[in-house]
Amino acid sequence: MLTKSSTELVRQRNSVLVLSVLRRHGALAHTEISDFTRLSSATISAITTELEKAQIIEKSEQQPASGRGRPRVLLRQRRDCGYLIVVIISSDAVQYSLVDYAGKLIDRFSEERSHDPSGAVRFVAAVRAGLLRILDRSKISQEKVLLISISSKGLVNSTEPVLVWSPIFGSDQIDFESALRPEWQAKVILDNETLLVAAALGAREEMVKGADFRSLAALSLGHSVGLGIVRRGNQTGQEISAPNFGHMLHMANGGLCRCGTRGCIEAYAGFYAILRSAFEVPLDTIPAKFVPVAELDKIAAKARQGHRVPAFAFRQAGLALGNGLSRMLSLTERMPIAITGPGTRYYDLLRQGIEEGLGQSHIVRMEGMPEIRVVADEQILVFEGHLNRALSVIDEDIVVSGVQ
Amino acid sequence: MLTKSSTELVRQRNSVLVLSVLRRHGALAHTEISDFTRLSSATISAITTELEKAQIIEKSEQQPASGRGRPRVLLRQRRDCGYLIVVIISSDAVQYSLVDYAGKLIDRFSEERSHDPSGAVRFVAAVRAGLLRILDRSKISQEKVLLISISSKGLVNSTEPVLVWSPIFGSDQIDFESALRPEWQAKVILDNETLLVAAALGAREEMVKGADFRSLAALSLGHSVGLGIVRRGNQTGQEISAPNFGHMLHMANGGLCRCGTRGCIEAYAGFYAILRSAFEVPLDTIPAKFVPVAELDKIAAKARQGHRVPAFAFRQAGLALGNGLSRMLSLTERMPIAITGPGTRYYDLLRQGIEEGLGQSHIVRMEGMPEIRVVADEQILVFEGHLNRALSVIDEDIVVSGVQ
DNA sequence: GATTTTTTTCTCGACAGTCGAGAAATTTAG
DNA sequence: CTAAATTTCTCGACTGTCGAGAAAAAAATC
Repeated sequence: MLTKSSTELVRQRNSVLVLSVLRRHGALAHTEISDFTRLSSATISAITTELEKAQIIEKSEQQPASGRGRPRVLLRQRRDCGYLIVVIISSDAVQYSLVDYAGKLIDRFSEERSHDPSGAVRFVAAVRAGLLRILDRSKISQEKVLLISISSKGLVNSTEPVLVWSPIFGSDQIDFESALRPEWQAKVILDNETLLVAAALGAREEMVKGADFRSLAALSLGHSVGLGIVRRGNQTGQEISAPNFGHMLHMANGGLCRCGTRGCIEAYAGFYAILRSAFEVPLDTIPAKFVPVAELDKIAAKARQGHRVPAFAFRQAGLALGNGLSRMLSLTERMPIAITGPGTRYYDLLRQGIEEGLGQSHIVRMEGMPEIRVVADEQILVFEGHLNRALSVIDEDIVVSGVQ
Repeated sequence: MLTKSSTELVRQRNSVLVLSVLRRHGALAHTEISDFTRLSSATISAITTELEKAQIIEKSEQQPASGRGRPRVLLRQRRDCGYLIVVIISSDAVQYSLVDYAGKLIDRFSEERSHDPSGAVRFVAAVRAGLLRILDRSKISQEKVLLISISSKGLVNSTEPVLVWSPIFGSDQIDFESALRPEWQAKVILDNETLLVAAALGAREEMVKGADFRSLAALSLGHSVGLGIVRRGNQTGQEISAPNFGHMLHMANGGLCRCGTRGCIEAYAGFYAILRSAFEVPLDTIPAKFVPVAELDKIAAKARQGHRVPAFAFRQAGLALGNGLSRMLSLTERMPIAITGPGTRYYDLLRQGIEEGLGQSHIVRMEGMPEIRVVADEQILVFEGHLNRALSVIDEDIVVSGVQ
């Protein structure tokens, strides 16, 4: 549905545009902002003085003039304009990071997670305590925290910060909005972890390729299997989604998955699944909840030595991933695939299966094999994705609500 | 990538908005346009006088005043402002329709298609002749044709009017842009047929539910299998896509498909595939190119009488569709599914398989069975989708280029 | 038949935004 | 000390939207 436009909307959008180039390129002078945004110098003056009055940006210290002419006055975000807390939930720990408005990390710590399966309620309490702790350590006033950005593996509601399904809590939904609302007036957003990886990789690609960038998928391999897709929208920036890839159907009536369904991709390609087939346990046995990575390393070593059964287990995993990816490509478009997560250390064993699985589909036969690259540092990408997303959300909120 | 906004952009968008409500609701008075668009009366005056000067809309004849007060002056599109040619390519014919700017059908005819498989070049020549013929019959000047909107089954390039893969021509690509450019200066767009069905259904839904409408998938069953997905974008209207669903992998190393790959959904659910399994022909035999519907009707009759083998053929088809739909839902979100096309006449036989196939996935077990409805009149929906899309493209082009 | 009421359309002035041009500021080069 | 170079700021012109009220035109009322 189309909606009306007005001149104020123009100002809002251009203000957000100015903030976004400031974010992308760091402190900039008047002229540079004008160059990047293609807005006239007069407009930049109007917008920046407004933002300065609203205490969102500031003129930086006079730096030694380099070159002749009137020295530049650099503009940058005011660090103390607002703060962001990033919460990264992983299978064995929760990491809290406090970040200022300029994206600089101020404080960070991790807390172990108890693997109490009945602990959705206790877990929420732990997160609340963790948030209060990082706030307390920093001596920042609570109102200054504008956004809490949370990520987890699993399935996330697309409009509200509700964890719909997760590897640990299953269908015990967690609504972070209502859990944090009494204590915090900050906005709360929740994203799938692999979606953030995809977003970060997409942003990097766009830096390099510019308008040539079209789309990209990130596949995260570990105890569970995650997928994030980022695509350039028709006009409005990037569009990202995190499908329920790990639990997409690989094979009807196939192996039993942790989720209770049969034949999920994860039931072939998750760490526990690889372990299960390597030990030739029947595929309908209830799988182990957690698998020490050392255990899997042993199997991988055997496979690399040429033992047939463990090699077959990795191959089966690769096939499931390849088939699944081919289905994803059938439903979207040809795009490069970046593989991340702890499972990348077994990529040598998975590769053949993945490629064979991809090759079994019409789309790959027709358009050719998609580019596959292995990307380490999943943790860094997750954090980078958090910052990209969260800070631009903050920019928008500040302009819409703050500058009158 | 964000881009700058300006006051002229505001006018453009609001002009398009005015044209779009005029399109949706027919001839409207000044006041009504103001109500629908939420623009002030003064703005409506400014915009409509501009559009009237540009000969895009006109004041309608004074209608007998109904009620007191100053009588309304209805505004409507000028029919002769521009024309649209709709070309619907189906497996056995090509239908040409000439439509005026108000969406009224002026002329229509169909031409049989030769089933010459080597005939991609000949086919393009036939389309060019068909276009000239409908133009000639109408005595409209060629410059007045602003848009040629083409649809076909198969896979379409998302940015250019290139048919990448089709059931009839296979991978012999057809680039309609370059084929028509010398003769026509009209814009050329090409869409997958089922995408248009989805777009039309989505528009209907949006009429009823308004902002509540989220998303919808259209599944077209026939000689081939098509899928169209329509989803409400974050702001900018609807987002539609036509994935390569018929040739998504159903089962690795499965039955041989017309496309040459093994295990496509179509190799189980296309008409030829149902015929093949009903006659217990091995699944690796090269399938018949075309199957008379009467033949399939016979098989359906036997299945309804309780014969096991033909019933099993339909059940297998349903399973393939259900599994495929469940995969699509895993990659997107829960959405209603509308089934169209000639295959709907066998829905009673397919239904159980579809539901079982859906039920085998995690997503359906968790979120429940999606709503499935059967929608007849595929032809009407295709045409409706053409009009929806094409006329709004014309509106936009006219405003961007025409009104200075 | 004249006047009032009602409804719709049009017009005017106020206000918000962007832009180009040129003035002002400020440093380096000569 | 002056001229050149470079950046920032300011002013007037232009385009856009909006609210209020004038103008138009028909029905209702006296």
